[in-house]
Amino acid sequence: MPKLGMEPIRRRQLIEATIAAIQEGGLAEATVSRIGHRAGLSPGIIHHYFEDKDALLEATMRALASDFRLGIVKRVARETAPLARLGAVIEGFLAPEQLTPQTVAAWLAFSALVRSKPRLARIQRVIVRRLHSNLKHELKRVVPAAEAEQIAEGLGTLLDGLWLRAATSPTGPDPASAHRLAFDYLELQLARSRTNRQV
Amino acid sequence: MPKLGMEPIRRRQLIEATIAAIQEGGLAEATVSRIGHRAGLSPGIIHHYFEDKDALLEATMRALASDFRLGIVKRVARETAPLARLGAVIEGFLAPEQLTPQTVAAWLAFSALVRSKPRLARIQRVIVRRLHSNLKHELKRVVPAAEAEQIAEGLGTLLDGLWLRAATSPTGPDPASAHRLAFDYLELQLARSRTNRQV
Amino acid sequence: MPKLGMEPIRRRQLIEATIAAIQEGGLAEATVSRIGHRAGLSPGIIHHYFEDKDALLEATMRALASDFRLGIVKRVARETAPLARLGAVIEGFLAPEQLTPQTVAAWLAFSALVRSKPRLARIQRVIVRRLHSNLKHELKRVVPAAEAEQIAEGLGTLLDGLWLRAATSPTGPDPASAHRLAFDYLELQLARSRTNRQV
Amino acid sequence: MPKLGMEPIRRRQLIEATIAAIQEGGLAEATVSRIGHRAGLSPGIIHHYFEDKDALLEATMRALASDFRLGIVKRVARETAPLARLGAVIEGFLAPEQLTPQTVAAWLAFSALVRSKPRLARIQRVIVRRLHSNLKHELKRVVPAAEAEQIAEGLGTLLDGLWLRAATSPTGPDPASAHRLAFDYLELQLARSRTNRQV
DNA sequence: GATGAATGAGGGTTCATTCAT
DNA sequence: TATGAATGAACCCTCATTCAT
Repeated sequence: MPKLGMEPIRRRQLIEATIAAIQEGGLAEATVSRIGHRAGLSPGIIHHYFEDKDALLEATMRALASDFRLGIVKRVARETAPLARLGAVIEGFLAPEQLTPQTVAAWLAFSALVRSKPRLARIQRVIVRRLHSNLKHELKRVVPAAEAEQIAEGLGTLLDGLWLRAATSPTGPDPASAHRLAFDYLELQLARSRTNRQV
Repeated sequence: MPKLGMEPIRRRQLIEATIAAIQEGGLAEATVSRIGHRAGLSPGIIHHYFEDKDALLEATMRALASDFRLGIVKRVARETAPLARLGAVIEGFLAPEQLTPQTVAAWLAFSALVRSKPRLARIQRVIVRRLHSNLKHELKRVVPAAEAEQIAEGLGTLLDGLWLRAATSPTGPDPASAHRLAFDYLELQLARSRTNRQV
Repeated sequence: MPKLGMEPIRRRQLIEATIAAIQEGGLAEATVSRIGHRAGLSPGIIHHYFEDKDALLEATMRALASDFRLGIVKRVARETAPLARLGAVIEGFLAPEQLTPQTVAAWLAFSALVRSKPRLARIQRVIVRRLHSNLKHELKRVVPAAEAEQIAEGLGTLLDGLWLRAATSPTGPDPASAHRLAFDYLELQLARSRTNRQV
Repeated sequence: MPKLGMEPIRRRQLIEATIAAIQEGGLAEATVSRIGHRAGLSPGIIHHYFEDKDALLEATMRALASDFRLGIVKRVARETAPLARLGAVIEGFLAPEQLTPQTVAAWLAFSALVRSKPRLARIQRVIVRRLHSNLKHELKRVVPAAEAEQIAEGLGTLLDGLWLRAATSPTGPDPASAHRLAFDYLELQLARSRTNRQV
């Protein structure tokens, strides 16, 4: 009998090699050959575990999305107070272990690819929507629904901007200042909301 | 008898064909051949006007950056009051003629490329820096320097987020709601600044 | 504890899977992997029972030739009269169970391969020669040797033509009309031979 | 301006290189690379003149069919008497310049391919049908229609058999004996037809 | 005996680039 | 100035074959 149970191991190896390869030279140089080499395997093996190169890219994007989501979910689960949970979403989004150069580079590359690959677009849409509904859900517990919707949109957009800057900054991500900016925005919005209601 | 003055015309044609090609199929399908065809020219022509494909891409990114900058500068020049000029920067950034699907797709593709092409990185860095200094310069005329710095960073980040969402949204850019979000942020920040100073 | 007596069973399984695979997609798509799958076995198994793919192909062609020959021999053995035995050769050659789409497709594929594979050429040569000597042997009992030689050649060629048409016809083999054509040829030749001798 | 009018020249070169490559090593070794090399060109050029390798193969089969047909048509055109024209068809079919080892090997390879490539099947069907209608047309001028149909079928089949033997014979085609066999068949059939009518 | 993981050569194809015209 | 023929490297992918289990 051959080595059994290699599939999940190899798939994960190849996905991680893909992310690393993208970070090193961009999507254009993340060739099947180089990904295989980086995983310590031969080029041909990729088609043993993935139907296509496209399938590998899709699995990679899905893994990125899933890891990212998990990082947030775990933090949120530790809190109970609405505001603390809201903060956990932001902190999870901007946590240094989420914004690694590799992750951020790969995700940016996929974002550009999304326009021409509908299957990737779906993955991206799902994750954006989930972030929005997370934010909105927690906000609704502290502000009226209409405002929650608006604040969630603004905050989500700001987080996207922070992420984009992390991705394209030559010095890499700066979690501390990102953190400050996001919380400042949240506080401003909440303060105004309170004022409105007091009047 | 060589036709005189063709160079700038051809260069512009090719740059525009490049942008269009990127929008249609992503950077991966923006081949020299397709770009030439789209410009109504032969594949070989590119190397008459550009040293190689990278040079064409660089020129394209530079053109995008320059057009973008011009769109803002023109609006700002029409205003004199600091707040109006600030608004003009935001409006220029988010103006529908700036956020065309073509422009936005091309710029996103270049953003992903930037990590592996230092020459493109420089172009991007310049434009980000200019936006920041524009915002800061106008803000300094209405709020103290320290606050101006922070507000400029926040506003710049939010604009980036709005742009990114425009670039990756399946329904395309939504200038109206982007506009509202940006101005709301600006007003909140300015209001707080005023409050601080009144105390 | 090795299973005993598996070898002939497995070899036959693989040979039949090869024939089926060739019929389905031509020789080009009859890969080791697909043949194994069709036999309900793994891709690697082929090299347990055959030295390499060429050996499997050779065994397959040999099996086809042998089955084909057996089909004729059995029919001939049932007859004693020279003419009846001659008819049995023809009938055996054109019998529906010989001209199955699978058989015919595989044999045609091998015929094309023969030019570049000397070992296959030998197998083919043997079977053609045997058919010829079968026909000639029976003919010699009813016509003079010189005529037997010529008629055997003509009849053999006609049978080849019938077989080729069966192999390449889009509607598949038509044994009935093939049968008629072959016997008509034989009768014409025998009639002339009789006439010659009467003079 | 580049070299003009190369297309028909190159296409013919590549088609002939394809035929030669098939003869040398069979279809399996007639790779794009080897075909290109044999034509004194680079591998990439094939896709300049043909969409696909399949398109090249199709063009090659079409060229073989067309050359073959032309060889017959020219001979027939020189004759006026029905029997002479009939003889010209046979002679054209079996002419040494038609039955070259290259031609015959390539056509056999295509015949095997036909089962899995519908587009090639069409080409083959057309040429078989044309031969049949040629034979029938001339025969109708010397024998009744019903007999013409049958004789044409028999003669066509015999010619196919002769061709197949030429293709698979280790010593190559033997036009002289092929010629004799075919004319003998024709004469036998015509003689019988005459006898029938005299009765 | 049998598996399927793994290899690496070679397949068809695409593409940036060069060059004669 | 502009063409498109031509190149050759590199891409993704398939495949016969090997091998640890």
